[in-house]
Amino acid sequence: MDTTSRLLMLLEVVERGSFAKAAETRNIDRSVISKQISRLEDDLGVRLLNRTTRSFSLTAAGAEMIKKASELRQLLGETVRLAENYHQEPRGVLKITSSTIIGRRYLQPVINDFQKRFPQVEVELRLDDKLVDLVSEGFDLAFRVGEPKDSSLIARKIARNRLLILAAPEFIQTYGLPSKIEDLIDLPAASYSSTSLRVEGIRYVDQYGLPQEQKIKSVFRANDAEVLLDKTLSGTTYVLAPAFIINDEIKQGRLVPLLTDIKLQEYSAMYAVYPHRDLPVRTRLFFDAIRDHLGKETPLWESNIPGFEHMYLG
Amino acid sequence: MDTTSRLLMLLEVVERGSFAKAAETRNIDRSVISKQISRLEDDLGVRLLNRTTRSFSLTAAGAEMIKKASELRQLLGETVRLAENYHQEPRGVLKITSSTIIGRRYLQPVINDFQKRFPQVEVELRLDDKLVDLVSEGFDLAFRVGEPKDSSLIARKIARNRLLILAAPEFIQTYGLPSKIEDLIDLPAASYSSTSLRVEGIRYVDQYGLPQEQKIKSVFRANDAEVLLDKTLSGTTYVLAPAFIINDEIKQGRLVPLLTDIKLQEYSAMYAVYPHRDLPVRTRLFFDAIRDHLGKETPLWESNIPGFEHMYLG
DNA sequence: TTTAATTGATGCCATATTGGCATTAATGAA
DNA sequence: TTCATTAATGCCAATATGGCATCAATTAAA
Repeated sequence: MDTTSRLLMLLEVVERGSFAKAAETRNIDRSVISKQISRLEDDLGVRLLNRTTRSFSLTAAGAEMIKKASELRQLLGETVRLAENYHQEPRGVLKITSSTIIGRRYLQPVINDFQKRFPQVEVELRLDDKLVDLVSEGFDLAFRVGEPKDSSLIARKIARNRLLILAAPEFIQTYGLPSKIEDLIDLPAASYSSTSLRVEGIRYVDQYGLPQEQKIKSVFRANDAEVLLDKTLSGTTYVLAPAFIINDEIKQGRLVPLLTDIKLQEYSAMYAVYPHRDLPVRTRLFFDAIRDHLGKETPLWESNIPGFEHMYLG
Repeated sequence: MDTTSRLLMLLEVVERGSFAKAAETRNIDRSVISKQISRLEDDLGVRLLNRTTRSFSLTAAGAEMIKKASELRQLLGETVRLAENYHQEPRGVLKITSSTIIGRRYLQPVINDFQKRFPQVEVELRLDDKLVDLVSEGFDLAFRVGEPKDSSLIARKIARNRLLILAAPEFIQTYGLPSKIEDLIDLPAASYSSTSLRVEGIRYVDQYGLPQEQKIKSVFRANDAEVLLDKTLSGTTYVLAPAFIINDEIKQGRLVPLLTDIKLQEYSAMYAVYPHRDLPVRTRLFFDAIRDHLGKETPLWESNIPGFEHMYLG
């Protein structure tokens, strides 16, 4: 191991916040980190970290080294990617992250097929419902609902993801079929709620083309769309759900779209996110495979919703 | 050894032109280079060099990698230098190159003193009369007569280096003392001549302030100023010599300045050259030590020439 | 043409480096 | 206080590196 690798190790230690966490993400022993950072300090002749036994802070020199280490990682990444552009056959490790539902339902089938076509490519899939740092964790590709804020990343829209209002037949029997959107105000709703986002109404466009929001009476909140759908299947709530979580519940008649003649606001599409312009062959091919699988015009999941092309358009 | 080091190794191989030469400058076995380059190609998954048994050429991928490797070397260098700026005490290796005469006569005494003051600093001195590539060979500092052309380097004038016309007393006995510069045309001269520079006259400024050149009759040419001086000491030639090669020949009366009332053209000064703005402590200190040793106003060597401040000024 | 010298590749081996385990000391939280 | 967690250290096995000898290919010299 040489100075560059040690600098990258230092960067990882600082990014992760401790020697132990850095060791964990690298799957090596802490002692290795400890020894290599010490060695780096010896080589550079400068103390980089002020250590206590349970934490550390950066010295001035350390802070500068971190910046440089980050530049080095960037440049080294570019270099390796440049080399990868010369591969005719894809190889290497394809590191992907996505939310659990996207990964399980839409990526996994594509991965299975992809690795049959390209056995040389290893795949590492990290399902995580909170965002991860693509750059520092070295991901090639992320799939997310909603455009990411980090403008240093590149996001491409993969498929639209429209909304529906759904209820089970049992719910309709109990509460009657709502005929206009205002009827929803008294009906029990399941709604998405997390630390970052809390849905408290249904946004739609009225007959005059103006954006409106209909308040809802949320009786069940969760930060997992599938859980909300499950709740709705039990007949005790209706739900505002994105199309991409629908399986065959509608085809089987277990869920019914409500108020299909109102016009719902466009919902965040599914995006693919990657950290730099020039993708390695394996990433480009996987990207294409996903787009193929999800469909060009009509997303795959919309085929599970008969007549969806005429719904919620006003 | 990791990818970065291997890329730097590749760069060195390409710059030196062969595995063998790269191995030589690194003082390692050729087999190491061969193995590491192969390893690099495996890791990147790309052939970088088209090899025959006795030479190689870069592939397209190789050429791109070389560029990146060069950027990496630059960035890594900056990083290490940044760390070195935090040293309070100088340490590390000070790599210096100069012409033989400058090194032996003017650097060596300073180095001796410098290493007494800073025992932690190792010094590597390369005496070479032809220019070497500071960047690729990793030199901290070079001392040269004449401003270097490479504008990516930084050059600072260390000391002026005026010219004299010299002859031995024996020469004067034989040929008489020349009273005006035109007299030189018939007198045998020793003159500098190398593949890059051939001195064929003496440039001076006439009474009207106009630049003139007096042709000389060169009977002995060499590409080494000391040899020319030695020849002149034998009494068979006169010579146009830069002041910095004078020892105590004039003080001892073994050489006499001729035609001291003409005005000679300014000659190339001695320059210190370094490859980047922010010098490590050891380099800055050595630089200062050299300037101290050579003198602020009057260069050290001019003290060997009594009355020089009044000579050759017209 | 033959011979000699040089180049990069390869196999083998001694040595140096690395990474894992166990232990220790220090620190902060419960 | 006790307990869990952290980084440092010493020891050992596994791995990687660099040097040597050798080989095959190629070029230059005789």
